[in-house]
Order: sequence, then C-alpha cells, then structure tokens
Amino acid sequence: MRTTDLRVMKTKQALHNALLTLLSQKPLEQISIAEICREAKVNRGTFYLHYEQKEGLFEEYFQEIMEDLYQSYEEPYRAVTTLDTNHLDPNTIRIFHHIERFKMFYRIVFSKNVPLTYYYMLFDGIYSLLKRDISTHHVHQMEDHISIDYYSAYQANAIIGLIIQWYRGDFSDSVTMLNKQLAAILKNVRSGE
Amino acid sequence: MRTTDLRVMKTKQALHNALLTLLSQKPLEQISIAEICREAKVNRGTFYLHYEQKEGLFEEYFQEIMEDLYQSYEEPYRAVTTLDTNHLDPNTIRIFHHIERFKMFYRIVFSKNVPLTYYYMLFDGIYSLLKRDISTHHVHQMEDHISIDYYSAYQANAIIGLIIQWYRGDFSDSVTMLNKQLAAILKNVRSGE
DNA sequence: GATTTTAATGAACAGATGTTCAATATCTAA
DNA sequence: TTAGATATTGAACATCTGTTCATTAAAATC
Repeated sequence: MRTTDLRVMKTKQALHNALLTLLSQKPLEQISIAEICREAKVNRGTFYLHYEQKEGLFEEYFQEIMEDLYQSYEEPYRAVTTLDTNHLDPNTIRIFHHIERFKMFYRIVFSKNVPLTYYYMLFDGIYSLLKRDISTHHVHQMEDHISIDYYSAYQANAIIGLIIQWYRGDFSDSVTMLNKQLAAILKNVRSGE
Repeated sequence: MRTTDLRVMKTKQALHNALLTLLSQKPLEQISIAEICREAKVNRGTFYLHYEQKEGLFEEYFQEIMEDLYQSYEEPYRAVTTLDTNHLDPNTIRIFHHIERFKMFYRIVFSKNVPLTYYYMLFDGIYSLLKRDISTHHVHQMEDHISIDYYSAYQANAIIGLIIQWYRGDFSDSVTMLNKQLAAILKNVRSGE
C-alpha cells in the first residue's frame, strides 16, 4: 500500500471529495462511513484499508489546514528582518487570521461531539511554533526553573482559550479585536498590579 | 420520567456501576452501549430512554468529579479569612491536587478519541471559578478594554495547557512541581524582561 | 390497599460497523 | 510488454445502533 500508487491516490481523492460534499450538507457526526463510501463509489472494505474511522479521513484534511497555519506564522518573519520577539507579539502571530480564514472548518474542530484529536493537532501546531520562539529568544531571561515544555503548553493553550471564547460567540468578533485582546492581556499581565 | 422515581434511580445506578466496571477493563471507546446494558442487566431500550450515547452516562459521572473541583477551589477560602487574590495564586488554587486525585478519570478525559464535551466541562468549571475571582478582585486594576470573558478564557485554558502537558507525561511530575511551574510562569510573565 | 401513572421490558426492524475471503482489476518494475 | 505485486471489489458474517410498540412490572398518589 504505497502512497504513490495511483489506485490509492484515486481512492483517497474520491473519499476526500465525498467527505467535503457531505460536510456541506450535514455535521460530521451525522455522516456515516457507509455514506461516504456510497458517495465516493468506493467499497466500504477499501475505506477500512486506509482509515479506521471517518475521523482519520478528516484528519488528513486537517494537515492541509495546518500548513496554512505554519505559513501564517512564518509570514511576518519573511517580511521583517529583525523582529522584536520579546514575549509573544500579537501583531506578528497571525493565528487569528488563520482561524478566521478557515472558520467553517474550525466550527467542526471545536464542536463538542468531535474527538479531541483535532484539538490536539491545533495545540501541537501552536505549541511547536511557540516553543521554537521561546527557546531561541526567551530562554536567557526566564526564571531558570521554568520548564520550557510547560511554559510553551501554557502559552499555546492560553491562545486556544481565546479562540474557544471566540468560537462560542460564533466568530462574530473581528480579528483585530482578538489581536487587541491578546495584546492587552499580555501587556496587563506583565505590568502587574 | 421524574428523577425521584425509584425505578429511574435504580436503572441509572445499575448503568453507572456497569460503566465503572467496564472502564476498569477497557477504554471508553471500546465499550459499547449494548455491553453496558448487558452488564447492568438493563434493557437496551431503557438506556435510550435516559441517554443518547454512552458519553451522556459518562457525563453524569463527570458532574460528581466537578463537585470535588469546586470544593478544592473553595477550600483555601474557608481556611483564610482575607485572601490575597491579586492575580492567580497557585497556592490557593487547588486544581492540580484535584486532577491528581482523579487522574484515572482524567486519563479518559484527555484521551484523543473521546469527544470534546468533557474538555469543555472542565474548561467551563475552571473558567467560572476564575471569572468570579477576576470579576471581584481584578477588575479595577485591569486595562479597561480587556474583556473579562476573553481574559477568563485565556487564563482558564492556560492552566489546562499545563494539565495537558502533565497528562502527556502520564502525570509523573508531582503536584508541587506543577504548582511551582504555575507560580514561576505567573511571576516571570509579570516581571517582564 | 386499590387505582392510576409511568418506567422497564422484549421483540422486531433497517441500517451501520468492523472484519474476513477469494476473485478481479489495476498498477509497477523488469 | 509482460510478469509479478497489490489495491479494490463484492459477498458474507456477527455485532452494534437507534427506534418503535404492545405488554408487563413497579412505583406514586389517593
């Protein structure tokens, strides 16, 4: 079962398209594997040859979205030569732009009946991006008994906390608003009482 | 279908016990509704009279756990009369103790094939506790354009970020270590560079 | 304690799941 | 271009899901 095999690629493509078609009609939890296979004109047994659950199929789709997240994050690095990366700069991280762009998608990711897998994919993405920055820029100025892993997990999930709040308001606030909130929180928390 | 009806209570108790028995043998995702009903000697139709999915049953179990979280949180308030609640004090919040106490349970909550529901239950719990404190103690000293909702979501999910990292190391770090990490992070982030 | 209310049961249903298998179609590599 | 490799198919199977219904059993209320 090599990934370059034309038969495999064709099958996966068909399943991919079928899922997207069905997702435009109903939520993921109401779509059955049998249904996807009927739509894709692929034998149900073939599905199980490549995936365990419909979630695995959706996961592949997520990979592409995460590519955009990485690019959104790198963007400011390409534009500016020297970057002030002392603490997370909300103007440089473009995470909220990315979420906004794929909000149809993230409505699924954050819906309550979906498995945690997707949440972790987003978490891991943000985590690794932040960790890279924290490791290179902040390590010298940080309390030395702070674990970088815990610190990165803290910061990454804090941002997702904002996204959850945003999602629960159906993404009605603007990206600018979100960026300002993050900037204000970081500023406030740093200045103390 | 009144909740005080003895028949209902007996049925729910039986399903509850059956779930706990099975959970000690295999993960939630490998347990079927039919299996729970066989174990509980309850008709499968009766199950659907009370719940939609096995997750609903697990959710009821979660409610009891959350009761402990609330109590853990209130505990320091009962001990000390006046409390310094300027910013989150890791010594007063007993969240990590609570997680430690129910780590068997939280291993399920954070496992990747489980629906987001439980995550949100934990999030909402921490969120509401923090929000209450933030509203009463911090509002006067905070940048006035910070939304308390966003700020609470940020802080609540940041703490869960630490818990996720903790969970991924199978809770091998000590509660003390976690408390220290949180204290150091809050201190570090506040003092700036 | 008798009556009314209602929860639980068992049976039956169409459809979904997850797995296996031999037969077939389609690709790859020589 | 052919021979070998392997992905796909269709069929079959036991089990699970979600739902309906008349019947039975057990509670609540009087």
